[in-house]
Amino acid sequence: LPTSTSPDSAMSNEIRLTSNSFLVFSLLETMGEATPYALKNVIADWGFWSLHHAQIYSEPQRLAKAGYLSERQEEGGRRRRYYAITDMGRKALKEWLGDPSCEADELRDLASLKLFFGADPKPLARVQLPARQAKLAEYEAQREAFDTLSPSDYAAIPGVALVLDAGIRHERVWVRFWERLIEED
Amino acid sequence: LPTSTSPDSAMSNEIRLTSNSFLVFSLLETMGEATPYALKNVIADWGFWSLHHAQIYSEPQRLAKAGYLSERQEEGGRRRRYYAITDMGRKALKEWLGDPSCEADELRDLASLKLFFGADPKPLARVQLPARQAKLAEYEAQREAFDTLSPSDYAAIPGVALVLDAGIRHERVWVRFWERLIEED
DNA sequence: TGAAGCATGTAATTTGTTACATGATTGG
DNA sequence: CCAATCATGTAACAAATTACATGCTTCA
Repeated sequence: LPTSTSPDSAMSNEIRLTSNSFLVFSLLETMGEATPYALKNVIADWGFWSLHHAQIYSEPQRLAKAGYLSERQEEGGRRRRYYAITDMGRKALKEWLGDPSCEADELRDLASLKLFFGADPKPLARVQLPARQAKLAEYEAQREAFDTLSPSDYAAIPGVALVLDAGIRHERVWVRFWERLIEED
Repeated sequence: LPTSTSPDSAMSNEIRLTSNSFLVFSLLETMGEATPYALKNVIADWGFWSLHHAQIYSEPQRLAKAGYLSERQEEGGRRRRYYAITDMGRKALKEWLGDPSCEADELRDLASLKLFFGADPKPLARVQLPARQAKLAEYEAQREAFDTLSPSDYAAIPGVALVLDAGIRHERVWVRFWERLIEED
């Protein structure tokens, strides 16, 4: 006799969890239930990690289908979708945060790739310098804002300050780099 | 009467040129005719920009179909494919190098994303620090090697030194960053 | 009250990545 | 002469990007 039918009615096909998945987990962990649009707005403020519009909608769907998020849709109106992290998601997030191994990133900067291949430095520098200065200013402003936050704010965790500091130092390197190329003759 | 048949026998459908395309163009411009495998080996030495194996084979094919490269295949043996840049490709490369506008990249570092979301800094630092130190050492070695090269070497163009210097400065920032996190208590 | 723009989503296309597959070469 | 590894490529899949589509709000 056959054994009882396997319960593959379950929602969770295995899926691969990417950095985007953990991004969503982390945000939902601190924000509670949220719409993709709300996630998008938080991410948009950062400047050191982004996610495309279309992915902000598709990634939570994917995660929900696999059981890492719960999904609830409004009945009337715009039928917005609200997502929240489940215990399964929380567990995955915790593991990821607890695992210290991850690839160190490449530089992968387009402007310096052009430089590498012989582009004329000055025109490049004249475009890159103000862009980098603007980014630096933005990070510095965020850093100051952080220092005046109440600790209950979602972002008021020590890692935030650390990462902003790292961002600031990197932008300073770029600013000096392009400045020097402009000055030279 | 109908006009003469339009010559859509031509090879070139329009394709989008990406940073990978220009990478291939630049390499072929200096290396002359080369196989994907040869390109791969040059890129592998760098550490600041990479291309996956599979793309190193597919990208030149794509570019050749559109007319930016010429393609020649060995008759016997492995039937290697050799590519070379055409005038059309050279023109596209020149335009790209001449255009100083390009997006400034994000930090997009996985380890600091974890930090941002509250991961414990020390275990992260203990993994990241040696990785960054190794990369720094590698860049510095390359930089020294560069200084002793003959100017006829394919890589002996000023941009190379500039980009290595940029890489070195960035890695130093990371090294100090993670060092400090280890020292703290 | 209708135009502008914000909010919300899906579809199509292109890229990137992993996994597989197999032909040559070389050193033991 | 055979095992290891280098060299070469394809197929299947996953992710990112662009383009499209349309419902709500708000303010002139």
